[in-house]
Amino acid sequence: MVDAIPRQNLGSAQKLAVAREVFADLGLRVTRPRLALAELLFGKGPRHVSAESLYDELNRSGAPGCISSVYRNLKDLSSAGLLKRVPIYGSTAWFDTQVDPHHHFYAEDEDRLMDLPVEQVSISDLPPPPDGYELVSVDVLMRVRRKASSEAVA
Amino acid sequence: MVDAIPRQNLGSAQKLAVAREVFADLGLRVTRPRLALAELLFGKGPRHVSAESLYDELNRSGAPGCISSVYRNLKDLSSAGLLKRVPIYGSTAWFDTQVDPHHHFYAEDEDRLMDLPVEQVSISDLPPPPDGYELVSVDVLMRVRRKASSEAVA
DNA sequence: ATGCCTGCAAAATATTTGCATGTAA
DNA sequence: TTACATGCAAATATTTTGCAGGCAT
Repeated sequence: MVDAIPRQNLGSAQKLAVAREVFADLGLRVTRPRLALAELLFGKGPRHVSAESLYDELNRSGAPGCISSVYRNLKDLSSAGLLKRVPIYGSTAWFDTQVDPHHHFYAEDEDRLMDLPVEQVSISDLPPPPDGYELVSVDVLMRVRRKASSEAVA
Repeated sequence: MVDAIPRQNLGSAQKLAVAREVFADLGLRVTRPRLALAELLFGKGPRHVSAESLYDELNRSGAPGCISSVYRNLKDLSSAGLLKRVPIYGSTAWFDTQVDPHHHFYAEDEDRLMDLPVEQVSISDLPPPPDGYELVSVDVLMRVRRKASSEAVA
């Protein structure tokens, strides 16, 4: 049973190992491109990727895969709970391989996303979701900007 | 001086009144399309809009304005601090007329954004921004999903 | 062998930009 | 009058989709 596996808290290596199973559980075939993506995504610790960045990386690694396939698989893996979209302001979708609650700094000017350990943020008194809705996740985004003066100090 | 005005906490009416001044302060001309947009944005209390939704509204109201102008002005008003982009997962940019700290529910399936009064959320122990960065804002996004069972209970 | 997946290209969506003309200052 | 903003259309950027052939099962 897919639901018996608490994927939310798996480590990267475990996720990679679990990828085959997840693919199978979802009725998705364990193809070479999918395993190549899983390797890049879950083989080196938590990270965030866009379709574009992942595709570039895939190319550089010599692995097979086209951009549309990357899009399709990012979507599939998100549905499967192995990836989570990061809420940001820009027009490009970013995905996080770390799906358990944690948050981000976002430097808008640079379109740069930085991880923020969840232990460093405490949220209390969250209201209940609107009627008929259930909570999926809580994301905190700390929007930051380069200090104008930080390097310019004489 | 632009910076002397605490725009973060202006009411809608004030913002509308201030719009001319802001335009002028920014070296932007106070044009009819801009005032029409300001009216829609700040004339009826806090709201969130996308370029598309705002453009439709503008059309319906009979006011002048083309879609590219709407995009340009949303960007300008955001830079001016009168609007704030809402961090969401989708591919369409949403702007909030309420720029002071407050948060959102987001029903991803429906691409629906719901306001969440800031008083209902307490965040503590926020870490300092990375070195060389300053905090611009903190956004909390509570991602929600329609309960499968809520209506299906026999 | 069968059907899902991939790769390619075209389509769809979202946003930006170039340029001639209109208009605020 | 002068320069900036608008409006239109074309260009970009991002993501999705259709379809023929390849590959996992």
